[in-house]
Amino acid sequence: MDENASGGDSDDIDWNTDDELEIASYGLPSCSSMTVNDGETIAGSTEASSSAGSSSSKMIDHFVGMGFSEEVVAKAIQENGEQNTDLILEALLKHSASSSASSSKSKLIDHFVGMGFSVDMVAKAIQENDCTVNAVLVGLAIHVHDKAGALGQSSQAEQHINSDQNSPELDGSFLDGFSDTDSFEGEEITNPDPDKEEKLVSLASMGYSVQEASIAMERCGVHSKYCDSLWPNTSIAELTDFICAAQMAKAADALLAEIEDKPRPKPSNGYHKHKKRRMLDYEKPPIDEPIRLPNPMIGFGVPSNPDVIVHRSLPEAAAGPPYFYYENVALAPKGVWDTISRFLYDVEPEFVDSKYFCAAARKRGYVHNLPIENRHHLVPLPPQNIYEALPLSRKWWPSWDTRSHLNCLQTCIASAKLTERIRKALEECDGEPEPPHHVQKFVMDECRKWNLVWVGRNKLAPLEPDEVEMLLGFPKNHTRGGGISRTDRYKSLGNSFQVDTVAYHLSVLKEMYPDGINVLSLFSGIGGAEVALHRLGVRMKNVVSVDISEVNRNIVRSWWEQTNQKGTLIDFADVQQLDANRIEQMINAFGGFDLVIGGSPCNNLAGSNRHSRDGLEGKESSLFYDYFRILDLVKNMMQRN
DNA sequence: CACATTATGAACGCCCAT
DNA sequence: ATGGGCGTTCATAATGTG
Repeated sequence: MDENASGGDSDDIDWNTDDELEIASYGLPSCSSMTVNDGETIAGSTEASSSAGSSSSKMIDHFVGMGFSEEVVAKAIQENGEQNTDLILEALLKHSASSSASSSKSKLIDHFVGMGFSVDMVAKAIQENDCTVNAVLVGLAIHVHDKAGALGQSSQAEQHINSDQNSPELDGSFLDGFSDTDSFEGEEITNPDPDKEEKLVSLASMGYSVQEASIAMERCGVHSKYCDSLWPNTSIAELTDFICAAQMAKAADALLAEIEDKPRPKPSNGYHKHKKRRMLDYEKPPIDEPIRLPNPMIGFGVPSNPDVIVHRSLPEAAAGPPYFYYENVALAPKGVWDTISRFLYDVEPEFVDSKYFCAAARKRGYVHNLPIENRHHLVPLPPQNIYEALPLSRKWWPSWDTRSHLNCLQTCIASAKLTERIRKALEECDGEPEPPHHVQKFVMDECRKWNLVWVGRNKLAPLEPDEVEMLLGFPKNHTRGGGISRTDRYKSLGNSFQVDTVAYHLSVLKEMYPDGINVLSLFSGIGGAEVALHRLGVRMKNVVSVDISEVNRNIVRSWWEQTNQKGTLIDFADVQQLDANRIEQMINAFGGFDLVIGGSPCNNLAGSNRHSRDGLEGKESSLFYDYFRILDLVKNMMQRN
């Protein structure tokens, strides 16, 4: 609304002045900081192949490697086509599940196989245990453990125990999350605490054999000091929950490492791993309609139209704390947002175009569990259209270029050759009052495609990096200097949040947490979330920031120091470093996270990608599952406290 | 090797006329 | 219903340059 825009409320954060002050005081860092950076180049570990087209024989090998017979695989591929690996897998699973698998069962199998377990093992576990997810998981954990034969010998976890290619899940690294307790000094096997008996009984009463339960608890570390220090009063449900979360984490890791060209499995429709769900839920076929993008794309409301939706009810499993905020491109391939939403506790995505916040479009989906009442926008308001953002270009802007907003700011810019071709074309018809229609069309098409702006007579040019910074809501020179190349500036900026948009959604945190928040920021990039919170005046007590790019981490750290943050910034290079142990450590140290925020890579979702728009299972975009993994770990651990 | 430059469509959703 | 036109898109890979 306009009154908000002009009047502004009691927000005392003046971004520009603030910035100058901050830079002026650079060199007097009063904040503590620390760097945990032991795996800077982990990205290279998943380099190998995966880009090449999936030849039929390669695909057969792939499924044969999963334990299916070649004959069955060939048949399944023939029946379902080579493209749809999900369908093929489904067919294979149905075929292999000995007991006339009900559809819900086969979907369960699908899910667990996707986590890295072998088909045989999953089928067995489902048969032996109840059909509840956690029970199956415990069964699987026990089974894996038995086969590994490593009870009480977790130090061997590093070793590649398994020599059977058909069972990649037996890789020694698979379960080392349970045993990797090096970081906890005083780790020792103590006598069984009095609790243990009780838990054994409970697990047994759930249908597990005493032996199974005992092994599972041992594996989970119920007896250990480590575990006691984590959860002094671990309940059975919590135990199975932990197994589930940690299993998923490790399974994902193992999956990535072992079979990186295998698409990550989607959960079957209607499946959720929440402990409260039961099989009944799975048996209902999904009647959910595919998620549709709103038009206009204003989500639950934007400042100029704030009350589109005043209230929403979140699924119980989604409720915070912790609050979470996930972002990605709105125009993703079909089904991607359905999957994302399904994983993120069935929260409906909020699709917003940043053209309602700044002078450039940016169509994004946000899945979050934040309240949506009483949001407020940042002040000062950023330029709302091209003229305000680039006043100097106005002089050269022809009347037939009717753009008021730029298109999405991307990671690449137009070539000089192109702008030269355009200039030539325009000069051809310089005598006339206006270029002919076909020239206008050509010029405008290229302008929209490359976000060109007028910088002189017949002269068009791509945006400068500092202009992109401004449009996205970052302080000027945010990405400048410190050894970053111009190309990388465009790339980092193009992958970032639009700060004003995100800040609008996060603004509700200010009143909720007057003392500040602890933030887990995944895929932080150049720190869009941190900048948004800072500009909102939300104090950041502890920020754990994860980004694979060193230059990005440097940008965030540099900004953190220059803005005189009082809190602590901890950064990691890779989300893989955040296993259950690390997260537990940090939660204990900080008293939990209040916000888990991040936008996972869009490389394989974005329309601009000509080469590998592979969807959510693509090489980079599948890191979404790490966002979910980590969020779910945090949620489960915090529910215990 | 780091960095800069350049060329390289397809997959959607939407709209509107059949 | 349906099919064609239209507009948009957090990019990758090959090559050049220094």
